[in-house]
Amino acid sequence: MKKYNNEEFTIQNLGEEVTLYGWVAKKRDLGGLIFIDLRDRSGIVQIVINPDNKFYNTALEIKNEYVLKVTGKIVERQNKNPNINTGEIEVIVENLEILNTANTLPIELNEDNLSLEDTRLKYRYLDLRRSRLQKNFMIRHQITKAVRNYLDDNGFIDLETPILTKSTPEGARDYLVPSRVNKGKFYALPQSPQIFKQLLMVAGFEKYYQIAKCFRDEDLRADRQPEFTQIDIEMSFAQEEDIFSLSEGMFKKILKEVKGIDLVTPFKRISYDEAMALYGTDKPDTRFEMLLNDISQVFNNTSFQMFKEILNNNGVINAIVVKNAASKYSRKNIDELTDFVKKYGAKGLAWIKNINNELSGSIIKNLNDKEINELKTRLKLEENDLVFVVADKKKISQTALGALRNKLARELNLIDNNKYNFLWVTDFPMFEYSETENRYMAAHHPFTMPKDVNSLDDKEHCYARAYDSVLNGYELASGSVRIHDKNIQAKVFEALQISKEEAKLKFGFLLEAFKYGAPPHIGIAFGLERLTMILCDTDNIRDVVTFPKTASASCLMTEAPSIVDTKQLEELGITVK
RNA sequence: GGUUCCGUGGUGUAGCGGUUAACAUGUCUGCCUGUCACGCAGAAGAUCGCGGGUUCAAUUCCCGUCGGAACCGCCA
Repeated sequence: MKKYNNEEFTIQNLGEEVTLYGWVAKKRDLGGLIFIDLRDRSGIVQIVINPDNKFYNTALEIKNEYVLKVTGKIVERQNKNPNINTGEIEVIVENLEILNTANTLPIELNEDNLSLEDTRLKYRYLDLRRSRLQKNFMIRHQITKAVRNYLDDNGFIDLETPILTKSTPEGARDYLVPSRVNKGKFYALPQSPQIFKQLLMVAGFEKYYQIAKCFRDEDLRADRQPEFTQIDIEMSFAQEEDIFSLSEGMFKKILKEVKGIDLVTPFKRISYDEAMALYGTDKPDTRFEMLLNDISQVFNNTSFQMFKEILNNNGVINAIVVKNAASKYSRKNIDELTDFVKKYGAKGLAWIKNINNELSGSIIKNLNDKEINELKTRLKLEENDLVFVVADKKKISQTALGALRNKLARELNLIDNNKYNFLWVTDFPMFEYSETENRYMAAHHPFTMPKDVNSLDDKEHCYARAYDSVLNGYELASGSVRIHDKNIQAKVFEALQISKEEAKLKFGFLLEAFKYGAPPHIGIAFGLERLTMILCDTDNIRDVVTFPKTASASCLMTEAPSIVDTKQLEELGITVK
């Protein structure tokens, strides 16, 4: 068995006889002396073959990515390389064995001459040789290890739940698996172990966790794959405070072990409504300011027709102030930003520049002196400040400016990448109106405990005992107090316009279970990939998934999904159009 | 479902209505005993994603298609 990590050798190991295994990262043949950078998962160490070495001719044949077994002695280098960890030493070869040859690679492993992503995905097993990716997966491993140890220390037990399960509507599209034994029937892959973990509470396990694969047949994004991993937690006889402190302890441990950072706990908390009002999103990035400011009141009696109409139609006017940026944004830049906010449904983007204490911009000519002065004091405008204003329906005004806020912060380099700003977002709304379904749906899921059972009828103002964990603008986790009372559950189904028959058909087993002494319980689920992405400092989820799918949910390496044998389809009783 | 961007030797890029299709890197050959992105000299390597159209002429312009990427919708 391989005993050593190549990168661990230092000047302390001088004179040691070692046997190394690895890949040829680089061969430098000086016409007599041959140097080879031998790479393993830890890094590289330089090995040296002299012309008088009996393996010199073997060494001449060696090419990049050959697999070698090398025995030799660690010596101090004549010329040291301060740029690499093993730069003070090298290994003089005494025995050299080529374990395997390698064709020229179809992709570059060199970090600063990267191949394009589709080529890299086709040869994923080669791309994974890159140290950057190797490090990412070491971090992913460290995270799950810390999670398991921490939860085990806190009395949680790791239980597995089925992958072949029942389709759960009211949520993402399911991946379906046809049943051969029961023709015409389908399993679904779990979108989350939600119902099962609640049933494990009914079963009396009290504290459950699972690092669970989840599947959702929805379109992909840079931070979203069709299969992903949740750190899934559920506990009985506990309240929000217990979940918060448990999670905070977990992150304290993860950040300490992975990054050596001491996190300050407890994390800040903010209500959903406040997050929307101040940040224009339910997952605020609190590493920078530039908060939203509702300036509707300034225009209570405005003669500016457009603002007047919007305010009369229940709309709002929000603004953000970009400090010291007026000179940085030209008309053309602002036009681009206008297109950007339009993606979020905003009809337009108004702007104001404060230069020489004089306001100018797209809407100024429509405003009177009083309004201008009120804007100045209310927004605390200083020299060279740039203001963006979105007047629209409340949600659009908030989300458009929230997205703009993030974009501007990135462009202006306002974000400190060394910060890890955790945040709890609490008091989520119970319901969300779905334009496609034309009805109110559960904002979290239909098993979420409402704050007040009596407010279920007032859909717009009914809040849930649901919370999110947010880190640096990413939604890391969602959780809630669950309903354990069958009567409350029935009321919630009713509020969601899920009939008794439908509820029985879809969740009958859960409702049945609640009849037999279901304990009060609460839970949360963290997105492992999102967390890993942030700790690996990447915004591409493919960097933390070993064999990821493309944006069209295919695997370029295996070419999945693929056509199957007609015989297989016949067995399943399926015809494909 | 929609919007935008991309597709040129093995790899990464440049380029252009008529080119010997350029550069870097890799590969191959020769030289080179302290390199570390080794160096030097030379060589090979491209149906410019695919199909159609416009044109005297298309890698270049247009349409379609396939593949990739980002975003909106979607993601209880």
